[in-house]
Formats: sequence, C-alpha cells, structure tokens
Amino acid sequence: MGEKLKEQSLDAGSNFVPKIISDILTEVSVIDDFSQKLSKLNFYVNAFEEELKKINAFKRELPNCMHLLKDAIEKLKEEELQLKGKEVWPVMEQFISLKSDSNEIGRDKRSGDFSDKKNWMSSAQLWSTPVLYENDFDSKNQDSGLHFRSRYEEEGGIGSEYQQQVCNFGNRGGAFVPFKKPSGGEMKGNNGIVSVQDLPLSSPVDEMGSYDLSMKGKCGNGRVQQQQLAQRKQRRCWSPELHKKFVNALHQLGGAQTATPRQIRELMKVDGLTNDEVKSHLQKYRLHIQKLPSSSAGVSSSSWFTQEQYGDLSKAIITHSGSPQGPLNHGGPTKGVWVNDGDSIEDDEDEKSESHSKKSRLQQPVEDHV
DNA sequence: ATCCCAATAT
DNA sequence: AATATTGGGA
Repeated sequence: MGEKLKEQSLDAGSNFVPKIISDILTEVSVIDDFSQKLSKLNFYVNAFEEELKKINAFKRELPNCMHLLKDAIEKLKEEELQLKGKEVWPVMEQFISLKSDSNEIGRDKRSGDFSDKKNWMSSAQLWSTPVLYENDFDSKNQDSGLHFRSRYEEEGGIGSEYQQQVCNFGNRGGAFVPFKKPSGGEMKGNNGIVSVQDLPLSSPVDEMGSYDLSMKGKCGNGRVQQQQLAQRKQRRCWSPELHKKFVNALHQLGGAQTATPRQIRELMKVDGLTNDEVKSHLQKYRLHIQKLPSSSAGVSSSSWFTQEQYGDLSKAIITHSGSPQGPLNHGGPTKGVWVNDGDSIEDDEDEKSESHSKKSRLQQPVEDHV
C-alpha cells in the first residue's frame, strides 16, 4: 500500500514538474513577447522624442518669424496705401515679375501676400539651419560644435541674414533677393584633411564663401587672386584662452624679446599649434607691446586682436537667443584677452632696441627674371 | 598667413 | 657642400 501511494505521488510529482516547466515556459514566452513589444515601444518613444526636439527647435524661431511676417505684411499694406491712387506700382511689378504672369490691379493684396508667402517658403534655409544644429547637437562631439560655430561666424548667423532679407523687402520694395547660400561646402567634408590635428582651440572657417562674395566687387582686372585658396591652410584662431597660454609661456621664458617661437610653442603644449603660427603671433605681440608700453592700465578693452576677431562671432551667437552654443574653447568675447597680461611688458628688453646691425637687410630682389 | 633671409644644425 | 630647421622681419 505504502509503495503504491508513493508511486502515485511520485507519478503525480513527475507530472507536476513538467507542467510547471511548461507553464514557466509559457510565461517566459509571454514575457519575451512583452519585452519585445516594450522595446519596440521604446523605439517609437525615442523617435517621438527626436521629432519633439525638432519641433521645439522650430518653435523657438516661430515668434521671430511671426513678427517678421507681420512686419512684412504691414509694409506691404503701407505700400499699397501709398500707391493706391497711382495706376501702376513699379514695386509690385518688380516682384510680381518673378512670377510668370502680371496680375491685374484689383487683386493686389492677395497677390502680394501670395508672393510673400512663396518667398518665405522658398527660404527654407531659415528653417533648415536650426534643424541642422539639432542634428549636430545630437551627435555631439567637439568638432561638430566647432563647425556649427564657424558656420555662423561666416554667415553672420541666421538672424542677420534673415533681417537683411527683410530689410531688402521693406526697404525699397525692390525685388526679393533670394537667399544665396555661402556656397561653401559643408565643413565636414572639407575638414577631412586637417582632421585630428585641429583640436578645440582652432575654429575652422570656411573662407571660400565669404571670400568669393567679397572678391566679387574687387577684381576688376579680371585676375583671379585666390591663388591656391582651395588648399590654403586654416587660419589659426587665437582665442583668449590660447592667447593667455601664449602670454603665460612668454613670461616664463623671460619676455617677448627673449622667448623664441619654438620655446613658446612647447611651453604652451597646445596640440596642433605650429611654430609659424606662434611666430606670427609673437611678432604681432611684440609690435603691440612696443606700441603701448604701459598697457597694464588698459584694462579689458585694450587688446589688439580682440574686437575684430570676436565682434562678429559674438554678435552671431547672440543673435540666436536659444542656441546653447557649445562651451568649447572659444572663450567668450566677453573676456578681455589681454587684460591681466598688462605686466607682460618686460621693460628689460624694451629699451634695448638693439644695435640693429643684425643684417642690413640687403635682400636683393633676386632679379633673375631675365 | 606667407615670403624672404640669415644663422645654425645635421 | 647641401639641406633642414629655426628665428626675425616684412
């Protein structure tokens, strides 16, 4: 009897265990399924968040745009009123001519509006840029930040271009000036050459674009001046930090007159900085301290390269109210570059002025050309 | 930034 | 002697 019972229970147990296992398996599969769904959901949520970010980016610019749009419309109305009496409106004509047909007078407002809108739509850049920024931000790495910045530097920021256009519009009602992209290739592509070397302290600037534009007016002789602009070396950006390092090294080496470019460079320990760059900077520095021997009193604003270098940049950045703008290294334009370096004037070698005998700078022009 | 030159090192 | 590197200056 006892045995039989035992068998039974054993039997039951042996049945029970598989059942449990199968149950568990079922549960597991359910859970698995669930987790799969969860991950999918997660994915969607992420995607959604991405979109939300973009939307926010748009939203930031929205008030601005509305404002400007309003201005534009008001301007239009104003002009309409002004020209109401006259039979033709040269202004309108001009920019209606962009469209194929010439509209009749009666529907002026509508057509104006339409044209306006159309133009706005066509200026997709206005919108695309912030988005671009977002993207850069996502794949955050120092470089991309820099690129973003430099782009702004060259373009003067969205705002400025934007306003410029509005200006054109409101101003004399001339034909709309279509956006012209600075044409400069994307920094990313361009930068391949420099790559790693170029570290944080430099801020690559795409010279092509601005150069072209500025050159356009100048070269009347038809001669193309841009030499091998394509492969030109990146301009070294002497950020306040960088300059500070420079001055620091300078002091350690006993003043501007005694320190040599190479020593300075080594002391600065800045990756990617070349002797020539330091040399050039040193040269300017020497000139500067020679010019105003007691710069210590100059407080903040007395810096040679500050203004022109950072004026634009700061403006461009500020224009963008919302932009987080990477901290990076640029050092705000706010900080005076020279500020505390006033003491840098090592008077010791100042008065020296050398015998200048060095070399009489004969420098024969090498008249070898026939 | 680039060019030229002189001094110096290899 | 030829060449490379470096600093100074323009």
